[in-house]
Amino acid sequence: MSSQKSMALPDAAVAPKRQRGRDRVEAILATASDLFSEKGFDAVTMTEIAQRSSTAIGSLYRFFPTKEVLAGVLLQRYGSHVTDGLDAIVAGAGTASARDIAASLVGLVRDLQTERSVVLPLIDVQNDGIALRQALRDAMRERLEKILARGRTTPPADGSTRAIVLLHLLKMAWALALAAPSLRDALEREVEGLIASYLG
Amino acid sequence: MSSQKSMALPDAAVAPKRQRGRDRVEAILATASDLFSEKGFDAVTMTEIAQRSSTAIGSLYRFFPTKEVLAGVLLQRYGSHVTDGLDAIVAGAGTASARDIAASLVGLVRDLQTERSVVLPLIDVQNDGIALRQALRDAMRERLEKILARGRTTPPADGSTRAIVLLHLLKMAWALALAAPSLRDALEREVEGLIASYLG
Amino acid sequence: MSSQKSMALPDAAVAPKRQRGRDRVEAILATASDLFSEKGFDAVTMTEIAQRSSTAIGSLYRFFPTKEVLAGVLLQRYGSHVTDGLDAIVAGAGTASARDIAASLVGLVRDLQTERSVVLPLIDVQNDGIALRQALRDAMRERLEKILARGRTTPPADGSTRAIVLLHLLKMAWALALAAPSLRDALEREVEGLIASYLG
Amino acid sequence: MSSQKSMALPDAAVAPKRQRGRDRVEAILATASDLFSEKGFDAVTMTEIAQRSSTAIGSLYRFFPTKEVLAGVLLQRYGSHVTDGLDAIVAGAGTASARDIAASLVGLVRDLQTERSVVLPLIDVQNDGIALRQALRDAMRERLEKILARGRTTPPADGSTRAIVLLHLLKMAWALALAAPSLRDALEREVEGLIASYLG
DNA sequence: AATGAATGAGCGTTCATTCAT
DNA sequence: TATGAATGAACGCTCATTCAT
Repeated sequence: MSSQKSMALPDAAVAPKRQRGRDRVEAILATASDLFSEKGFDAVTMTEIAQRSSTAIGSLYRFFPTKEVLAGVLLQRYGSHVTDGLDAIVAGAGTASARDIAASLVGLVRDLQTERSVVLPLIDVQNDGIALRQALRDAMRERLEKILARGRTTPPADGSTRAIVLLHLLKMAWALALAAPSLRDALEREVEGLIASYLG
Repeated sequence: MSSQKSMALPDAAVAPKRQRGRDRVEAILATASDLFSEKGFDAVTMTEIAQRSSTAIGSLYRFFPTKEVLAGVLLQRYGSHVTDGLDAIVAGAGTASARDIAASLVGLVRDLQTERSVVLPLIDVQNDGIALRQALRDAMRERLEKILARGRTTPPADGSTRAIVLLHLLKMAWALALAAPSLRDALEREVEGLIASYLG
Repeated sequence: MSSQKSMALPDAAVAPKRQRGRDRVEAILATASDLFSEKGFDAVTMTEIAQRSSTAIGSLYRFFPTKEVLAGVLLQRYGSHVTDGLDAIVAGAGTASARDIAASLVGLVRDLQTERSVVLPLIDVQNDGIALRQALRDAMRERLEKILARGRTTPPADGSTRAIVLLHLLKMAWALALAAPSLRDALEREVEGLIASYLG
Repeated sequence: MSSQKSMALPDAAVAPKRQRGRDRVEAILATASDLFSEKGFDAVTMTEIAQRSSTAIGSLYRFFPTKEVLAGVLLQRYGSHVTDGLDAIVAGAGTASARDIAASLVGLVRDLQTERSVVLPLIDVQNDGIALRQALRDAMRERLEKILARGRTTPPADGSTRAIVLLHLLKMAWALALAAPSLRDALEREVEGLIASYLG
């Protein structure tokens, strides 16, 4: 593969060294984030990303040598948004009610969307390479388990199963927020209640 | 598209008139169902469907003039599985407990999977044309609303919102059952509880 | 790689099942053979092969899923031309003079060119995969060693080194024949003499 | 091509006027020479040359407006290495034996390789423009003819044909030296003998 | 009616070269 | 002058769909 050409060039994003390039990169990331969020990883084309961000295809590839890498960078960049957000919720989980925690979780999802943190939609794209996705998934699961185990002396045996379900609930919250702008708030409230009851 | 040629010829599947053709069609549908279920609509190739069902590509297109139509036929054919299943649940909903209904819903999803009824994974493939998807979505929503409104004299104002959430919960059940064979049962139980609490 | 799509589809040439396809394949192989011979493997594009053989690019790829495979098929198809030719020369080598053998070798190269057997130009294209090239190289080396050892009871210690040189002489004969049509015959005679002296 | 812009600006390398620039140019030439020698003209990218010589791509193009020109400069610069070397051999050819001359020729090839004089690999890159290649080829041919004609009052009629073959033998010597480090010396000795016999 | 060959737009990606700071 | 960003034609390849036998 890429090693044929040059072992020295890592299959990683190239950092721009000038302001112009940094702007480009931001524009690309924002566009890609939106598109991935709208249509999913596979359905988005590099050409589309280039066009929507007014970037020449060659420039896009200068900074992001593959579509995979582009997704990886988004994951890397926004990964901490999720984990930090979850950490904060974990921190307050001891004293908070199920309702409060649910509100925080849904609020987190809403914030992620405002910040274009596409983590949730990209997290289980199946692509070879890059252990990042798994790492992020694990990191989220770990926090969610803690949230589920809050206040208990012994964590429940089915903690990991429940964390998976909870993760899916967060993805559901994301999807619902995107789908129907008019119903958005009502749906959000519903999911919040749902999550609260799951945490209870 | 195909409308370019002739408005008169509908983009619909051609019904085979002989036994041989009927078998072919069955094989194709079964294969397509499996593949769509495994990898999603977009990731499946017509060639792949042809090969896995030992059908010549030309024959495949004879019966199903586009990939869209193929999905549509699956939706149409298996749509009634879902609606019928939901109808049955609606019928018993008056006297059943939330737990029972939840069990029935999850059981329905499980059954759909064994019958290769790909309805859930295909229901929101975004493709132009074909109002079928919307119709099916509406049909499901309607039943789910009834389930949510069971036993009440006036249906709750937020019934439609709640039905959307419930529909997503069913999709979630489908996804979880596919994802982790080892955890399958445990996850199923979790979702069941979740749904029960949402119905309660 | 290709395994992502389907393990069942081997990365090998697909055999056409109809006459039309068989003709296509012949046309493609002939064109590819000419082009590889003229400009070398790397410099030839699949588009070029398609155009020169009046084949749609999709059709080209139907029969030859990669450029590599196309070269491989040529090697496979024409490989025996070389080895058979060399075998014949080996068979007569016991009684023949160095001059005669040289004449035969150069004649073989000429024949290969008339038959468009691109073996010589393709034999050391460096591509991952496909042990065919190595096998062919070994097969040729083996025959050439026998030719060099003809009439001797014990093969010379440097037989393999000399075989390499002899192989390069054959490649040289090929190149010279292509390069200068006007000098072709004279050059051929020269190389023949050169090879004869190397065999002496 | 570049001629599209301005006929006035020759497609020639720009000579740097400061020490820093001269060093840059040296680094570029050395790197390019190595790469061309390793992988051949076509397989080497300008970006690669820039990176391996720690030069910005823009700077590379400042000194060498096209890849062609870069090869041309190498040819020009190292052309004299070959011709001078051949001249020296021509000078001594009158009294030297075929063996000695062969040894000198092979020695010259070896020296060229240590000096990174990529002349031989680049000499018949087929690119439009630049008569330099032809000139160099002619210059070499001329010297080789003299070597072949040494000691004779009338040059043989087939002198030019033989010179072509001899030139190919030198290229062969170059290729063999690169190919198999372990066999290098043995192969060199073989070619030397071969050339000697061709000169005899 | 059944089959497999033909088609071509489009995809992800590369690379020589030019532009702007 | 030096640098790195910008450009876009071209490449190898895929795939939904149509054609011809």
